[in-house]
Amino acid sequence: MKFKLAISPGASAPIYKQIIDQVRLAASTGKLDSGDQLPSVRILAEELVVNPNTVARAYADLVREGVLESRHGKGAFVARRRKVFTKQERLRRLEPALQAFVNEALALGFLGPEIREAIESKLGSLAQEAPNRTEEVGDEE
Amino acid sequence: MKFKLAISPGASAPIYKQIIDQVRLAASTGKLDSGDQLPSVRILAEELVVNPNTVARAYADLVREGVLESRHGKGAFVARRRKVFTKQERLRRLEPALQAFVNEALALGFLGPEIREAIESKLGSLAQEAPNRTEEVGDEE
Amino acid sequence: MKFKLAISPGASAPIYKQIIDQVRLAASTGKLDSGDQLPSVRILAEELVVNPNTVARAYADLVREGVLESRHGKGAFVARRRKVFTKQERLRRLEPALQAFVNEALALGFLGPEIREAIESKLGSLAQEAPNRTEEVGDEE
Amino acid sequence: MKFKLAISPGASAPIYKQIIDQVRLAASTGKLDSGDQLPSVRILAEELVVNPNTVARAYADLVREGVLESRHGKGAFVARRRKVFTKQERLRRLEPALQAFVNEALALGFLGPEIREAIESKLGSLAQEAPNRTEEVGDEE
DNA sequence: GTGGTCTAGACCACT
DNA sequence: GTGGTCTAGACCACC
Repeated sequence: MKFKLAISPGASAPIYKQIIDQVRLAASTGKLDSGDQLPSVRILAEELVVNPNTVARAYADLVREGVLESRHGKGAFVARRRKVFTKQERLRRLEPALQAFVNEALALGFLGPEIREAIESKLGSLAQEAPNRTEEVGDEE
Repeated sequence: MKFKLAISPGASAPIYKQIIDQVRLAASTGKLDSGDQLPSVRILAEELVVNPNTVARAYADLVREGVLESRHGKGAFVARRRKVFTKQERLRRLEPALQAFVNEALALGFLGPEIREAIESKLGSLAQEAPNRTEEVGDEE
Repeated sequence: MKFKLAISPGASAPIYKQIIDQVRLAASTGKLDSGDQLPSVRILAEELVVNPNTVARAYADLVREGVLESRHGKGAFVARRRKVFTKQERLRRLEPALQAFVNEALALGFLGPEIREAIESKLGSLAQEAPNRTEEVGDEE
Repeated sequence: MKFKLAISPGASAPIYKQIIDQVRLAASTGKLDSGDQLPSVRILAEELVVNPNTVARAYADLVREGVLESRHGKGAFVARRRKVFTKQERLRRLEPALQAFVNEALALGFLGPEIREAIESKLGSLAQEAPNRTEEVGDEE
């Protein structure tokens, strides 16, 4: 297996969503390449110590989303990379998430410097985790 | 009424949360000032075409959070701003939104510097819209 | 089940508040430990002969307050203890109870020294019951 | 009028209860003596800027409780002092209020020293208010 | 099975 | 009139 999933059973995000996010992230940052095979539902469920239904649901969602392809009797594979957007298009698509995040931060009473601080802290923790988690890091700075 | 609430019944976020978020944001950005009265539970429920209990629940949550004060027989009012949660707790509550935003950004192929750039751009535009809050929100160093 | 809830349907305090107070007290005095599972909403509702919504509301409040964590599909659990509210906010929340107690004491003709004496006596008996809880807490902003 | 009531319209305690508590307190600490006349409902309502119904309800409760007597066409008067309890009896009667207060404090995460501190602060503020409040205004309807 | 959300309608407390 | 509490019963999301 090319990458390792880390789920937090106690987290607020549902497990199936954690799996989806991590697979999608790995696929879009190159940690997983087109055609790579994913562990089977049963195997991954065992590794993560979660219910197989939960993994199956995550895979199904990823297939519906176009990130994975499932080949009957073979397993689940990373789908061909989708088209790359222009920067402007990417920014446009990021906008709702950005607005939601900033709104939440403001509503919680955070101010500019604290927001930057939180972002840095999160980016920092990702940068730390990434190299240890895969041989191949597309990450830079 | 000083502001207008808009809910999307079909959205993924529950109605009561949509109300909470909008009131909280309005209160923390100055669209609503301390002491402002909110529409009564029944009135707002009628406007939004939802059950009064749903509005009441949202108001009750906002009272518990310290955003609103309710005066029995009088109505609900925006509370004086005060620090309710420890910084640690506010960070904890911001975490899901932060994670969601960064996930989305990375999934769209953004890297650290671009994420920072997007954040700065958003903070900058907010500072222009609400200059009265700028000494708190948009300040730089 | 590690502890027993008892509600008085005829009491002045609302049922959901009675539940909240008892769980909160049990959690803060060590009768319930971090990680302990609470009876399910439906089970507890049946035991107390109240509507499940009432129990659910109490649990939801306790989650918002940081006393419980709920894991979807699993149940409600006692959360790790953490500082949620600023000291200022905790004082604010204590004020009504403090005022009520002092009023009652003065109405019964107690004076300052006697009130202190009564408090000391009560604190002393608690220290004997739960000696493990007598030293923590800190402060924050 | 022998004493001055101070109500806080924004407080959590209902206004009628604030009136009750203060009159009861004044009567049991001697600020008001047996036979003293209280301001009429209308006058007091005007002074406190509250609804006359609210004052009337407070007076009615105090009469029911035995603290006041109402003489038709004359007004409300402080009733004869009720019997004095032994210290043990007074302590017994204080116990529920004491327990409730300490429980609330513990549930909010307060420890012994902080509880003492809160009590001292409250006693101190009462000591300050009391002497200034005894001046006699001597007007009557 | 678990908790989460919403509706409908009732009754109470406060002003 | 206002907000607060409770019941009954429905449907959904997660595991």
